[in-house]
Amino acid sequence: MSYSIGAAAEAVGVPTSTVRYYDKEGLLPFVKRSDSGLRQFEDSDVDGLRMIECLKRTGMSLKDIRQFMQWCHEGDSTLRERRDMFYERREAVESQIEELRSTLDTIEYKCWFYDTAVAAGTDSAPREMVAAGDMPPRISKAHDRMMAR
Amino acid sequence: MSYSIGAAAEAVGVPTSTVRYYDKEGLLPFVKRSDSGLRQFEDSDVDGLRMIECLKRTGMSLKDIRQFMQWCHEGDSTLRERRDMFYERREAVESQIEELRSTLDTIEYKCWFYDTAVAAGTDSAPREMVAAGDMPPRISKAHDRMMAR
DNA sequence: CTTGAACTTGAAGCGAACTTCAATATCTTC
DNA sequence: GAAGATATTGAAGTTCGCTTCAAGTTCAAG
Repeated sequence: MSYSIGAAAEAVGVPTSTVRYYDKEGLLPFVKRSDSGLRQFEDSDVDGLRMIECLKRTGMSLKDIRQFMQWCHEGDSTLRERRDMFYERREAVESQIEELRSTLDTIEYKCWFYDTAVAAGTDSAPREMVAAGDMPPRISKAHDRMMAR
Repeated sequence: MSYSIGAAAEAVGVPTSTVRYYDKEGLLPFVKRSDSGLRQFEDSDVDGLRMIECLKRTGMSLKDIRQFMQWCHEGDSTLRERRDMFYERREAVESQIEELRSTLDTIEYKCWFYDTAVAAGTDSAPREMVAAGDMPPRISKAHDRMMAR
């Protein structure tokens, strides 16, 4: 059988307004309609919706996701483009993880900084320790890319 | 000495228009002006700008970053709030990394899927292997949260 | 057959984060 | 002191990804 837009949206965890918006933007070229004009989502269409959400999490724009969905719709002649796209996505996600890791180092430095400041009642305390090079080792490597606020 | 807006912006790697926008939005309450009205960035102000960029990378909104910058401006009475904020940010970044990791699993499944499809000239090939449970082990765990496109 | 929930469309509205524009002022260098 | 780069402001414009609205249609239950 097939899902209504409401059921498909709920299965994926997005509002129906969003699903209609994606359809209007050409991200769902595969979704069929009933005789009376209602959208009918097959299981594979629900999976397509899930794929859209996945690609969004990789930081892809709706415009680029539309390109991919239309490649899917065109069939086997676009397999290479789709493969290349996933290789690019892998690169992109890996560097996002790397960037977040480095951001996390900075945040952890700040956690230490403010723990120390709160304990002393003033941020002069951690500031002086930093000036004296007196920081936990875990923290001091993050201090290289560091700041005063 | 002090930096012009152009020098400060270049040091941090953002356009001057962005720095002016942040100032207008109250994210730079500490930046002083010369007698003639030009902004004068001290080293600590440039660090403040860098901190804004860092917090943005953690997914924080400008509105919340403004709150933090104003706490900084208010001095030691807001140390606890600032510490708590960084603890929250740490949590947030850790879960973003987790989510990206899981997204990466899905993307890697798709890389395998399309490698197999391109080699065979059709996506029926990987589809059938999936149906038969015939996937590399690294890949099959990602297949649990999987899709058809 | 009626009622109410869920669906349809197009158009307008929204919030976030900037960018661009225009008109003017200041700074730096020759 | 003239030129040219850089700065100032407020206001308007842009992009993205939705959400909301209004007016109407269709479906499902009793």
